[in-house]
Amino acid sequence: MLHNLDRLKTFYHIYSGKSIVAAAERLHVSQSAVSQSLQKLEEEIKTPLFIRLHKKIIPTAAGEKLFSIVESFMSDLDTCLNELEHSKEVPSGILRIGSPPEFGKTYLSLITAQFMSQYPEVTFSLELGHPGKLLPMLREGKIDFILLDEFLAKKPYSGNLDIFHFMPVAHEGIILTCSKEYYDKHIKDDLSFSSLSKQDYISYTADNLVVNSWFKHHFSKSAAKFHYVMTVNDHEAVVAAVLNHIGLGVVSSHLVRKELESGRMIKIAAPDTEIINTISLVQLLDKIPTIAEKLFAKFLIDKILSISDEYDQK
Amino acid sequence: MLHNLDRLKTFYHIYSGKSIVAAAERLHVSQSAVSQSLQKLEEEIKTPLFIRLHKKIIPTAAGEKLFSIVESFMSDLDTCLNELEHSKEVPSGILRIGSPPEFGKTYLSLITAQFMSQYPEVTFSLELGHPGKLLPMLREGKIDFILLDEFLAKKPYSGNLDIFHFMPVAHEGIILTCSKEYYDKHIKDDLSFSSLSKQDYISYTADNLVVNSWFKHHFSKSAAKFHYVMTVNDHEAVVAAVLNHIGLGVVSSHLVRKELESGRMIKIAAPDTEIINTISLVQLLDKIPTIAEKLFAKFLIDKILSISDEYDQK
DNA sequence: TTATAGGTTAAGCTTCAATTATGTTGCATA
DNA sequence: TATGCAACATAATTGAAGCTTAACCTATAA
Repeated sequence: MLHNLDRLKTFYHIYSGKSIVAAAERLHVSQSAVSQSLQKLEEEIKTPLFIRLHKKIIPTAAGEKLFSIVESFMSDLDTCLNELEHSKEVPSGILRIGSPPEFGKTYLSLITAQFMSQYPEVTFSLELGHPGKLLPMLREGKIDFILLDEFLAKKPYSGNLDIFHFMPVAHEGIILTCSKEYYDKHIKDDLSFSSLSKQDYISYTADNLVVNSWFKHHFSKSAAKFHYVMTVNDHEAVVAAVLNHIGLGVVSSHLVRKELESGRMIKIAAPDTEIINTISLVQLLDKIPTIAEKLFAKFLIDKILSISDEYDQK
Repeated sequence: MLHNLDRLKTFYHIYSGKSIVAAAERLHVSQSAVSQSLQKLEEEIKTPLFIRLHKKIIPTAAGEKLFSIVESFMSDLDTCLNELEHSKEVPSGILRIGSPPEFGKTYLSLITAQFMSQYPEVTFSLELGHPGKLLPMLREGKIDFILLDEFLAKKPYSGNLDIFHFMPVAHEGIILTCSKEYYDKHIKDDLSFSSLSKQDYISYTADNLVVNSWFKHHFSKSAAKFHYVMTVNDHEAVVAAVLNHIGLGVVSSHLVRKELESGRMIKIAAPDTEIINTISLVQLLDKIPTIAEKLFAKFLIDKILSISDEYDQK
């Protein structure tokens, strides 16, 4: 491999103008410097690149060959640098976003579509999954940013959270619910710890995390073991199971707003305030965001706020 | 355009190993040097190329894009340099040869064919023409070397001959001839200056050069004006015209050897020794010849010698 | 013959890249 | 919870490499 690539730039200009003087002017150095640089390049590759005639230099076959390579590289490099420059003003490229599945399915596809119509040079790559999967991907640069359910997160991530930047973008109530039928049959208004901890549960995650968290928040303690009648890796499936009277489930309140209003589902009244789950936009602290990333983050927050407003107006 | 191409080499190695330490080892410099070099590159293009994580660096989109360009260039450059290296041992490439038309038609195509069968990576580009055309082309690097009729040359070339290197490769007699019929009818053994200068002449070149030269060589003087009955830009056509009794012509003796032996053509006996025309291989003095050029020059001389020997044995 | 245009060569200087040494930080191990 | 370490960053120093100046060379034009 060549020892000094920089001399190729000099060579490029010499060839382009078929003159050392011309190259010196374009490079803003003395003609002597160009002459020396060319000599060193020729020494390095042990091949003459020009034949020296009086007041004229003529490329050799080797010179021609080398130039064809250097020229295409210089032009590629130039367009590449221009594109980089351009993408600082006009958002472009792929935005790789991680999101909880339920959020990705409902809101994100809508929001990205709106964003793309405004910034057509941006495309998206969505990665739906849970924090334990998404945070490491974010950390390894495979994703630009993620939307993260703080309530469900953090615990399963073993690393250092200081390298991330969390920006809350939405809040949702986390409630324990069951169907009206189940409530009347098994709970009968007994909302004590001992009553509730003996019920059947539907769990959203394979571990006890969600239900445990609900109990810890409201009773400052949790049962050693709950009776899980179903475990399913899908938020909507939990809602469906609850509606089928299988048991109790911890869900986002906005996902079951209609069911609660219609009375088909009952919210278990808790001893104190509702758990508020924060959905945050998480980015790598050390990563300088691109213009596309910045704009989309802003766009996302605006959209989520307007969606919340719509709900509130109903 | 980028200020310093050399840093791209460092970037290339950093990216390849996804590590600054690894790049430092491959480049035989300190880790610090690589780190600084990368920072300067990033400053220069005002774009981060890697995101720095603990014990890890991860290319950004810009880094990916830049690498794809640099990588293909590095590989192109590598194969180019290898080919240059290879072509120092194995002759290859195009040999651009200039030659007088008669020599090119008769010998050169034969010799090049033999050379190519021995060195299959060499190809040829022949330029047939006269010194006034070929010498400037040689001088401007459009031709690698030329074969040149010294007898016909030099005069029409206005430039400095010191930049060329002449190597004689063949000698031929230059004689004044006419047909037996013409001789008997018009010359009748009167070989005096006054007799000969009044004859009809066939000229090989548009100017008087050849016939003038013959007279100057043999009589130390030349006629003010010869009577040219035909001027033709082809040596063989001169021979044909002579055989058709049109007049006298100056030709190479070996081209009419058979005709002289058979008596169909007469060589005008000159007052002193025959003009010897030297065919030389001419190269640019300042041009370092490639291996292909060296070998072909040697090959050419050997072949011409062996062809001369064949004639001599007859 | 002189002038000049394009290139080369040589010597000194200046710059900038490499080194050394030290700092930082998250991870692994004890 | 320390402790070591692995990968990278930062700062100050040093020296090699490239630039400049100035003189030289030489073919062509004036």
